[in-house]
Parts: sequence; structure tokens; C-alpha cells
Amino acid sequence: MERQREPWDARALLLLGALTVRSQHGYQINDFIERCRVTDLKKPTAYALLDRLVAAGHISVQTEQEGNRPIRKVYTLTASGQSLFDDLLRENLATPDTGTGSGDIGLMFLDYLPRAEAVAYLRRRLDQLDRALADTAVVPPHGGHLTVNVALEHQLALRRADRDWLAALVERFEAESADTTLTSPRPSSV
Amino acid sequence: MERQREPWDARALLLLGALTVRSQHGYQINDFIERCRVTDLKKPTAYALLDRLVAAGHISVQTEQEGNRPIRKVYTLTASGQSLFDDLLRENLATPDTGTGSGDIGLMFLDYLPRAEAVAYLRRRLDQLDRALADTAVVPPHGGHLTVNVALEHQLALRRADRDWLAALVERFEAESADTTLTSPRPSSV
DNA sequence: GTATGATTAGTCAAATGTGACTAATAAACT
DNA sequence: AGTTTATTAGTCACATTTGACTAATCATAC
Repeated sequence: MERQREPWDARALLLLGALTVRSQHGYQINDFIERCRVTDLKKPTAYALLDRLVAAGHISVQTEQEGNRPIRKVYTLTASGQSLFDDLLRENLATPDTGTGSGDIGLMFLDYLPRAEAVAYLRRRLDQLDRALADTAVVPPHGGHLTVNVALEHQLALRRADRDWLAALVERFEAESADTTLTSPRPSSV
Repeated sequence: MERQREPWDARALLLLGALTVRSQHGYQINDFIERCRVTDLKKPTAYALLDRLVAAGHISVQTEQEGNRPIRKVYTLTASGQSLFDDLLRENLATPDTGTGSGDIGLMFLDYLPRAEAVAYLRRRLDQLDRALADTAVVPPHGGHLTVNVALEHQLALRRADRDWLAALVERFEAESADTTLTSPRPSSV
């Protein structure tokens, strides 16, 4: 059981998420990725990943042809793929983005989980961020006004901003759910 | 002239920068990279890059042995390497970090440039950040309180934080140079 | 006296990622 | 009538990156 190859987790989440919206063919998927501007996944990488997901049974393929247009391969999520998506989403939400360059993909699919559950995962992420910050905040007692640590200060500032943004989001959601007693998922058109 | 392979630019800057401090052997370099915690460069990658830089004449190698210890390869910056370092540093400072996951390496070596010059480059970077933000800030007129755009909001928040931090840094430096008329570089021990 | 861990130096197979390319149809523009 | 752009679907060779491994010496701890 060698789960958790960090690098492709987020990418797989994105592809599965795209198919959660509706079945799509390759062109549409790549278009979706480009349009949503959250990550830098390139076409060949996407196809390779799709192949792997098909091989693993998380996605099924049908070919179709419209009029005289080129034949398309339409990719559809299987039950196994749906459940993988759910797992990856939960894990992604609960874990701080380890800055792999890819944007925070899990957030795109926040609406696919009951709000209360999503907030619970985000809160877990927030805890981890706080703990990490507490660890690093002890470091920089630099003498005088040397600038050696500027790079570290920068990192720290960004991590703090990340933390603060998340804290605000969680608060916002909790305030919302105080009003509304609605907790059913409401997927959105993309 | 196919310069500007973005991905390895920053890594090369880090290696050359490490050698700018002083000549070092492989273990020391890898140790330095790990210790400074700014990037995720792994050992084999570092060696591969070192080889390329040696082949390109930016670094020279001598072997030495201390007592009965294993033989070391000591890497030293050549004149060409020094000049490459300067170029890469200037470019890195003047260009916004395109979020390749690697932290902002240029900032580590801020002290190696005359302060006035460094500030000028940082200001250029700031301008680019501002322009990029102005472009994206028009996007999100989301109806009601849908959460589709949460991922984008997140990205935007982080970019704004990056921008604000940089603006503060530039201001700080400009205030400093109003006091001191010192503009000579003062490298720091690492 | 032995075991553990730091110092030192890498290598290699395997995974991963991408620039550049091909191919064909249709719509839109000139 | 000819050219460009969008739609559609990939592939392939190449560069890059890394997990896991080997090997040897010396210091420290148990």
C-alpha cells in the first residue's frame, strides 16, 4: 500500500474533479485546466495522468463521434473514481498546501462537501499551519539590521498571510452556518 | 541563444551563491541547501546541476584529502561563474517569483549587490506585481455568495500579501539609505 | 567493545514533465 | 479562393528530478 505520492495527488484531484462536474473528452479537460488558471498542468502530463487513472479503474472511456468531426474519447468517473475523489478532496482540504507550485486545488471543490464537513477539514489545516508557524517564529533573533534573513522573513510573511486568509474563511463559513441550517451540498456549474 | 530556462535559473543561482560565500565541497553545499530551508533541491539534482555548471566553465573543481578522510571535490567559482551569478541575481530580483515552489532565492543574496542597485531591481519587481494584480483584480464579480471562486480568492490574497511585503521592504530600505550614505556591499557570513 | 550517527561522496534506475510536433475538420475572416 | 484560427486528439524524444542505495572513516554514546 504505497499511497500518498504527494506530487500527483493534487493533479489527480483536479482531473477527477473536472469529471465530477460532468463527463468530458480530452480537449475539454485540458481547456478546463487552462481556463481555471489554478495550476500549471500541461497537456501531455494530463494525458499521462488520465491513462494512469483509467488503468487504475477510476475512470472509464467511451469513444463517440459527432457528425464528421474527429472521434472523441469521453472520460467518465467510475464509482471507484468518485470515492477516490472524495478521499483526495478531504485530505487536500485538511492538509496545508506544501507549496508544490500548484495552486490550492482542493478549494475549487469546496462545494462538493457538506459545508460543515468542509469547515471541519479546513479547521484541521488551520491547526497545522498554526503549529508550523509557532515552530518557525522562534528562529530569527538577528543582530542589528542584517538582511541575511530577508528570504526567511519573506517566507514567513507569506505563510502568515496564508494562515490569516484561511482563518478568515473558516470564520466566514461558521458565521454563515449560524444563519442557514442548510448543509446539503450544492454543486455549481463550471 | 536559448537562455532563460526558468526552472534551473533559480537553482543555479543558489549553487553559485553558495560558492560565492566560499569554495565548498559537495557535502557542504548540500548541507547549506538543506539548512537554509528556502528550497527543496535534492542531492542528486544538486550534483547534476553542479556537473552542468562545471561543464559550462562556471565552476572549477579540485580534489583534496584531509588525513585519512574520504577524498573531497572542492568546487570553486570561476570568473565566468561570478558574472553569471551577478546576472542571475539581478534578473531574479527584478522578476516576480513565478511560484515554482522554490522559495525566493534571490533575496538570500541581497547583500551582494550595492543597496541602491538592489532596491532599484526590487522596485521593478514591485511594478510587475502591481500590474499583474491590476489585471486580475477585475475578474471576480461573483453573484450572491457562491464559493466557486474561493481558490482564486486564495491565490489573489497570497499575491497581494507578496506585493505588500515587498512594498514594505523597499520602503524600509529607502528609509535606511536616507540615513546612511554607505552603499558598499557587505557580504555576511553564512 | 559495539552500535549509532555524522561526515564524506556520490550513482543509478525509474518516475515525471514538457516542447514541439503531426493530423484532420470546420468556421471565420480577407 | 486562400489563410488563419478553433476544435479535436494525441505522441515522442528529451530533459529533469528523485528515492533508494553503496561505501568508507571517525566521533560519541551506551
